[in-house]
Amino acid sequence: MPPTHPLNQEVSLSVIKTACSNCNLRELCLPLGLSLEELERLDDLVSTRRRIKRGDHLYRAGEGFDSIYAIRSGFFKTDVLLEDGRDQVTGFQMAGELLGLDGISTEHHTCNAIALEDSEVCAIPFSRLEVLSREIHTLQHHFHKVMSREIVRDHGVMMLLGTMRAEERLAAFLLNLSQRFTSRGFSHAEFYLRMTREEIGSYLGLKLETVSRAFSKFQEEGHIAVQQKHIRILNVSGLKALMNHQR
Amino acid sequence: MPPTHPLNQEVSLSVIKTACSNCNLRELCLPLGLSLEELERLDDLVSTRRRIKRGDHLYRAGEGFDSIYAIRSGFFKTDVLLEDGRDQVTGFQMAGELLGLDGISTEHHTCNAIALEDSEVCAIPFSRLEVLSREIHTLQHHFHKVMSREIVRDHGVMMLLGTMRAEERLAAFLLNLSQRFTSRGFSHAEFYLRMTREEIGSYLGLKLETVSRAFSKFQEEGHIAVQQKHIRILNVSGLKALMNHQR
DNA sequence: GCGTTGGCTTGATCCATGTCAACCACAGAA
DNA sequence: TTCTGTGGTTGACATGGATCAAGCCAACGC
Repeated sequence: MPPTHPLNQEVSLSVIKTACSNCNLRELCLPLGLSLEELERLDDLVSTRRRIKRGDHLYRAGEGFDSIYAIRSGFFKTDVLLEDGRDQVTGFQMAGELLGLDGISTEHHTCNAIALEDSEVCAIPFSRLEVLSREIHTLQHHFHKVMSREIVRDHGVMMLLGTMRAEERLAAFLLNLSQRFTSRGFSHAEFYLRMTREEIGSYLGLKLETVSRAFSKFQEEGHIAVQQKHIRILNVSGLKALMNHQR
Repeated sequence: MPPTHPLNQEVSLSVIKTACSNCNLRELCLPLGLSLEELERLDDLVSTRRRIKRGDHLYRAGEGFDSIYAIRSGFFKTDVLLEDGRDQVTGFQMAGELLGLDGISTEHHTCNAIALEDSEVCAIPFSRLEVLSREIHTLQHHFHKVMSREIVRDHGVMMLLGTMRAEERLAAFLLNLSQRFTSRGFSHAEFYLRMTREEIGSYLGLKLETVSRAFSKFQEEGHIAVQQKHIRILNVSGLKALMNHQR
């Protein structure tokens, strides 16, 4: 690298930090097995970053859609509102995951995306992603896989909501979180929940009291240790076994 | 058209009948606003048809994935099986809709697709669809919209399973079916259900007895007339009103 | 320190839906 | 025609989770 003026160097560093090619989430997010030249073109596409404060919306249902978002850091929930005021959390998203795929279909977002902690996302203009994915085949295929994975995930949630009882649902939820934290290099056994009991309940189709009781029961039975939002998983196979207590 | 030998003519007719360009479902399915030349290329892609008998599988969970399927005629359900034997119907699909999108993610199907009546589908080899959609932009965009629509639809089902009570679920289900029949040119008010009460229940997260009771209640209240699988909707707004009876 | 607030826990009670069981209706086979 | 099987309906009863209500805990501002 040629010597640079200190200020220039700082600017160039910050640019590097923003780039996909240098992002430690690149395996979870869009790019995968690209050539250097292709990575550069991707960096160019994903150049806009946005910071979202805890509690703020990344987008709202009804707003026009033009970008999908890759979460660089932080934690989000998405929820859908019915006219009568009822709402349901449709998912929790963490670093390395994508947000906004629902907006492609109508060109309007169909749910709200809300940060559960201070977060940072990369905006990916969708029409430009389509252009680029025509040229980079692996990008195209990877994107199709990501969309398909979302459909499969939703089927899993439908299964959970349609056939599982309260404790099974919570066990499945905890195991899923644990697995996702693990694949991001965090502890699989110890983590902080970013969402309230009410949000968990909404996601699982339960009332917050039921969620709370299930947490207490799991603790009594020695499967987990709960202290507010701090969770330690003591017995993974115990939790897995719980998932077969069908009615 | 040049004069042909009778046998040739018959062959040529059957080819025409198979083609996308001549399929009366073309607005619902993949192609949309394509040039003649583009339509021909699509016809070439979607050349394999398969007949599936009532009760037979189009594909099974775990099988390798290589094609998605456009339903040309008939009616399907998809379901997911848990190891412990529980299963859940994840959707009902009718003519003009696509099947198999879940398989893209892992290159294996993740659910079973079963014909609820004698049906006919067009197989669309996925890798060739990807090639063609790189070249035909409207095809690419339409396909992305279709996948996204599937995600939005699943969110709707999650909402239904997570926040609605039994009668609301069934009302939503009937209204959805009615709307889909309508958009295919069938009566919005009168149709035959292709699935059993048990399958409806599985889809809605209810037991078949609950579904049956809800049908009876709707009939008592004059919203519908039920005779086995034959349904007449007498009062659409009544059903819609039912959907706001939250707890 | 103290009070306030939001989130969490726990208990008592209720009710929607599941469960179990009997019976009915239609379709297809004999 | 009767027989048989599958799917549908209906009733009586059981129960998981919702609801209502009280109190607890930790964080934060004063």
